[in-house]
This record gives sequence, structure tokens and C-alpha cells, in this order.
Amino acid sequence: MASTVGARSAKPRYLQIADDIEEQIRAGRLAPAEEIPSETALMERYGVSSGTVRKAVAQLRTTGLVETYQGKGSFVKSRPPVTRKSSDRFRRSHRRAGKAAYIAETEQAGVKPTVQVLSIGPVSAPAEIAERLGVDEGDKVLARRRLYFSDGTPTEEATSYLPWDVARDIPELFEENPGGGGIYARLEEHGHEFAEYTETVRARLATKQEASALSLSPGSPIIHLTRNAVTTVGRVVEVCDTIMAADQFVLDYRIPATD
Amino acid sequence: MASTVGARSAKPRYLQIADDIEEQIRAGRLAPAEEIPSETALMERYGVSSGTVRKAVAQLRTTGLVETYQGKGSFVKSRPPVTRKSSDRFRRSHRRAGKAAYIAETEQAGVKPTVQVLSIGPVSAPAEIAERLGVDEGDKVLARRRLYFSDGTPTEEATSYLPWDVARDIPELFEENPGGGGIYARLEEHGHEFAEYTETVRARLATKQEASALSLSPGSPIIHLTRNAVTTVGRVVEVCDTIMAADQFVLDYRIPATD
DNA sequence: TCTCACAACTCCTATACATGAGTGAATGTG
DNA sequence: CACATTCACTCATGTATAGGAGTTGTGAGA
Repeated sequence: MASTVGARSAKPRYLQIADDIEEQIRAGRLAPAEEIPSETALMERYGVSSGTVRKAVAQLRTTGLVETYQGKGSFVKSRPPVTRKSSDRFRRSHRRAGKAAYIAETEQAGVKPTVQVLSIGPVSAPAEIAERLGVDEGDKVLARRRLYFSDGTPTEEATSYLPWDVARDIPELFEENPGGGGIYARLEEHGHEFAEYTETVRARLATKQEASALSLSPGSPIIHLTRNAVTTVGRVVEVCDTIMAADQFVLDYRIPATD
Repeated sequence: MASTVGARSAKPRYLQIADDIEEQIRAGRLAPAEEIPSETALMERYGVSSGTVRKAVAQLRTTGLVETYQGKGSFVKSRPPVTRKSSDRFRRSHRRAGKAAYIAETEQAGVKPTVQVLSIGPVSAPAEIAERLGVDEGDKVLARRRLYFSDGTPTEEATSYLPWDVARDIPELFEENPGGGGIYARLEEHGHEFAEYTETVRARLATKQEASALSLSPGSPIIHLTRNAVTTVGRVVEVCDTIMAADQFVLDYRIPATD
């Protein structure tokens, strides 16, 4: 026989096959972005029926090792470079250099960042956002939705929410490009001096909408980051809600030791 | 017909069925820990074959909505309460109150925390750990592996690594219970005063080992947290590597606005 | 009463087959 | 040459069927 899977074992056949292919991927015999043998080829190769092969490939999909496209085939997933989001990306010095936070963080990862503004305009505040902003649920707030790309592939979808009475007075916030240093620079110019940011990190599987927005395969994990920007008077003037493809980001935080 | 799934639509039948059951779960008509109808029952109910029903249930499994046990049935997963890990859990005041970090953080979630020590002893440092500790890969370091439970279910596996020359002098670090305030209290008692902690957050799918250690279903997302504890002389005297079930934790961080 | 074997139920693996739908290249036609 | 058609390939959905394996209750026998 051309190939013997893991000899005899208690494991079901489809897992043996999945393990065998996984091993080939990890050993580099199947390179990233390379096509793995078609279902019919695998059926012959392992001498099993189509159903079994399909279950094996499905297993690899849920492990996140391959992606399959109908009509084309299954391909070894290539791991995109990770970009680090360090907690000092909000330094004013970055803003004074004219850089918005996302530029400061991605340019050091060696990838070309791009932004696409999806929408800017008033929306009624969702519950969690309203609570964070200290307004009532359903109140009018400004939402800025945008999609970030690294080297052309979408990696991150972010929505900033601002209380209407804050946003109203700052015309740049309604522009696609809010100007050098991003919206945080504009907010500080208008007297909202930031004291701190608080970030909430969650991880979960992408919903259908999120998966399609970030062109992920279903079942991909995402990082859900929600940030409050708090001014020196203790007011939250912006909440930023971000969905990130989990395999493309690493978050770094510094926690000073205090009493 | 007893039940009409979403009428006609482009969606495949098995997804319609999965959506229908999901809707029943979300609406509370199928309560947590309750058994969902058996495969044969669902076959009759929706008038489809076993394969289709099985795919529908598989879909619900990957979504994390149900768990199925061979020979018993499928059950709606009861979501354990999330525990927040806020960045002030390392305050010395908590330690002085005799509380280790994990106690301080879980007891406010209303769940009963338990710890099981898996192993304590010298190991040779893995690459990433060695780099963080500033020692050579393979050097002898002390590893403390432990498994945390919330209300009896495992949620978190953590391994602390300490340079051997630091650990050697502190006998309590080799005990299962290092005493009030945890190992950080012992380290500070021995002259290692902490200046800051740096945490690195990643999210990904659980490996087979991680899934079984935390008794997660395969394909579950996890949060991978790695923390350096840095002393006032700039030395990293501990690295803590933690795997958490993603659906049970929320991480909170405060980032002071600086220049 | 207790124990053990069995039946009846659950889900799991695997086969074989039919049909549908997306992709891409070769081919033919204007 | 440009364009549409065809065809061979891919995976996706769904049926029907068979046997295996884990779980649980029940009933016969000691």
C-alpha cells in the first residue's frame, strides 16, 4: 500500500487521516498556500470512502489548519504576520508625530496598513456602549465604523462611538480622514484631555457577520477589544469597539506595580 | 407538518435545522443542561435522514451551544459565569490581606475557586520562557504547574517559571501552598520588589492537549496569557504562562495616558 | 435483596450513492 | 481576436444503510 496511516489503533480512521495530513503540514511537506490532494485522490490514497475523507478534512478545518473552497480545493492556511498592539500606542508623542494609533502599531510589523471607512454618522447607542459612555440606551451618538487591512487582507473592524454633544462641536470627526494624529488628537485639541484608557479583552468564535467582514473561515477565533477613553474630568468621550482576527494580533500590556 | 423550518431558502437544510434549534435555545425553550431531542426524534421531526441531523448537531457543537455524549445524548451547554481579570489584581494590598491573585479575582465573580497543583519542580526552560527570563534555552528553572477550577469545572491552567538561582533560596516556592499572598508575596519578602508586570495576550483555538486539560470540546477558543514579573532592578523573576477557556474570562486593563 | 445479563436506547463510524453547484480551462464560433 | 459554450474537475448536500460502542433501566435468578 502506498501509505499506511498510524497502523492499527483505537482512533477512528478519519482522525488517523487527519493526523497524517496534519503531520505532513507541520513537517513542511505540504507548504502554506499549497493545495492538499483532492477528496477523490485522498479516497484512493487511503482506501476509504468519500464520507470519511470529508470528515478528515473537516477536522483539519476546525483545527484551523486548512481552508477549503468549493470547486477549487483545500489549501494549507498561511499564517499572516502578527502585529503587536502594545499599550503605549496611545502616547501623545505618537499623535504629535501626526500618527494615528493604528499607523504607529502596524508600521513596525512590516506590513502595509490601509483603512477603509465603512460609515460615519449618528446611530442610536447599543446597550453596552451607552453604559460605557454614560448615556441612555438608544441615545444619539456618533459612530465611525472602519475596516483595517494589512497588506490588503482585512484584519480588524473598529467602531468608535462618541457622545453626540462631544462630536457635534468637532467637524473633523465627521470626515473620513480626521487629520493628523487621528480623532484622539482632535478631541484633545477641543479640551478633552485624556487621563487613561481602559481596555476590555474578550475572545470567542467569530459570528457569521464578523467572519464575512474579515473574510475568515467560519469557526475562526476573534479578539473582541472594547476601549474607553477617559478624560481628566472622568468622562468617557469615546468607546472603541474592535473585532480582530485572533491569529493576526498579539496584545501587550504594562501593569505598574502599585499598592 | 408539525414543524416548518425556515420555509424555503438558499440555506442548506442542516443549517436551517441548526438555526431552528439554536433559536429554541436562545429563546429558553430548551433550558441549559437540558437534553435536546435525540437524533431519531429530530429525524422524524424535520423529516430528514440521520446524516443531515448529525450535521446540524455538529454545527451546534462547533458553535459551542451544545455538548454531546455518546450513549447519552446532546445537552444544552450551561455557560459558566465569566470572571473578570482586572489589572489591579496584583496590588500589594491584596497580598497583604493574604490573598493570592486568583482568589482576589474569582471571589468577586461569585464562584468557588479551587486549585490543583499539577507539578512543582525543575524543568529545562522552553525557548520563549528562557528569553523572557533572560536565561539560556534549556537552563534549569523552577516550574509550578497548576489547574484552576471555578465551581468544580477547570477553567485555567497556569505555569509559573522562575530562574533557578531565585527559586533556590525560597523553600516555600517548592511547597504546594506557598503561603498567604502567594508566590509574589514570598518573592517580595526575599528582596525582589516588583516594579511592573507585562502581559501578552493571544487568542487561538485549543490544541488537543489544552482542550482535554480544560475539558473543552475541540475547536474551542482559548486565551493565552503570558506575564513577566519585573523587579525594580529590571530583572524578570517570574514568567507565568496561562491558558484560559475563552468563554469564561474577560480581561480588563488600565492604560494611563502618558506622553 | 442483591447481582448480573440483556434489551433498548443513545451517539459514532463508515460505506455507497445521487445530485447540485462553483471553478477554470479548452474549445468553438462570430 | 473576443466571447460564449462546454466539459472536466473540484467540494457540498443529502439519502439510505450497516454495524459498533457507550449508557441506562429492567427483569430473571441467586
